[in-house]
Amino acid sequence: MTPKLALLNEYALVARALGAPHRMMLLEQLAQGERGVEALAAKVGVTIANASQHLQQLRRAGLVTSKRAGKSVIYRLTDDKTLELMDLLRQIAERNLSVVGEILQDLSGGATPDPITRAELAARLNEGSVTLLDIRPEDEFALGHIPGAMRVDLTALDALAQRLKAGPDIVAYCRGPYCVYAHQAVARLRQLGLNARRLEGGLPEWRAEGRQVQASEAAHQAAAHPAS
Amino acid sequence: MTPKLALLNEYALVARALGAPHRMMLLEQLAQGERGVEALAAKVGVTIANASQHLQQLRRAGLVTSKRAGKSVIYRLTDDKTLELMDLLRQIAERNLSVVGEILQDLSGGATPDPITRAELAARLNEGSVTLLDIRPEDEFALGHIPGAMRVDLTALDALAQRLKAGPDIVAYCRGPYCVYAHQAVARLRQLGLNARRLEGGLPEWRAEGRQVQASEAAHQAAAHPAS
DNA sequence: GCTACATTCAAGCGACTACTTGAATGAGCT
DNA sequence: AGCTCATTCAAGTAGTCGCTTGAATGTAGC
Repeated sequence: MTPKLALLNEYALVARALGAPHRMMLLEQLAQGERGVEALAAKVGVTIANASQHLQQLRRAGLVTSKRAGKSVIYRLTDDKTLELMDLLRQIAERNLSVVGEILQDLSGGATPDPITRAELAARLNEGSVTLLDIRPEDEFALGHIPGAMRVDLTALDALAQRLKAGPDIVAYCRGPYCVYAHQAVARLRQLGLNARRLEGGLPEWRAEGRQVQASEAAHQAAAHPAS
Repeated sequence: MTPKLALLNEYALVARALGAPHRMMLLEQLAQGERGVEALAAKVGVTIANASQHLQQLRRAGLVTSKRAGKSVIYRLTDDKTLELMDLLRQIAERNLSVVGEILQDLSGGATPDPITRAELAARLNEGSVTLLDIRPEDEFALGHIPGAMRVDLTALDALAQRLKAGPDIVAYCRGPYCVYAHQAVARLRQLGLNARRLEGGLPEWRAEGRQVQASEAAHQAAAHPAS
């Protein structure tokens, strides 16, 4: 019976790697693109030493890999299976845990329409019948965003609302299913009387479908001196 | 930032539920069919109180549900997503963790051919060109098995090898991807010079594809007085 | 080689987890 | 009601986990 327990213990190791919120945040960040330890620590809001420990745990579980680039160590997701795993976890939690539904409703400030699909957004972008908002921080936007998207801080939304009111329908997105910025942005805009919807998923999902992603020139400033 | 952490904490709760080997075993058992606490505890090899605690944790995570049936409480998987999650975990572990590969190789006693797919097995069962072996314990076999399968204990394999040698190729299966009986059976049979392969997945996967499953009459003895 | 910098290691603390034991609940039977 | 049985609760213990702090490693530039 020992070999079976040893085997299951390895599977459980992978599961436990996803068992801490901070590690989930790290994975969410890595889904945006590869990064060094310091940048990840800052984004997630933990100390560098702590982030390093979490990342090593993720690496032991095979969810991320690392490589040296000069003085830094760059971490990245091992493969798309990691994303699948996170998404499946979220689906189960949303379907089976009532608490999750409540939190999401609070974030969205009550009733919200279904999110728009990526295919629908692509079509409406083509015909120019939507304004697309990217609610992520500037550096993440710079690393890659959906072509035609306009970057807005959550705090700057109100100031922009006037101008948006004149334009077409609004679609907002952020990092992915775990990210709450888009939820909050849509909630605020609808509160102000605008017709806003959320994009299903986020940038990683858009990219995973092979759709086009645009990177700013500014990426070189933000991405802490890339290898080249 | 608090609502986001609360949300991720719920997702992490689901992940943590899969973070202990014994809970994985419980889920593997439940993938065979619904069962009461006592039966599960016996199968997994833990005390009843301990099994009860584990099951409650799985229920809090939304992976299983329970219902009363007379004096017993019957647990079952909430839906197929739970199976998907376990399978994804296994795939990542097998692909990215070298330890897992080593353990599986040890169990299989070195080189083994690729497992046979369910579609291929179905076809070959139709033309009668395989002997299908079910390596699970008797009660699980009784609750449901692939039509045409012959139940064999791992310990009784050697005694049967003579007769099997005269027949067609052999395919062995057990509970599913986590189950090691089929690995061991195939290893033993190949060691004895027989042409044996493993079925991909196990009974739950076969059933999930909508394929036929046969239950013995004896199920009523084994299944600890079903509700009816 | 020396210095600066990014990351990792090592030790220590409080909180949580898995398991055990013994008592409490709750449903059926007589 | 009283009894029996399956399950759950409650308390205690050993071990693990997440986080902090300060020192150690390894790489790049002078």
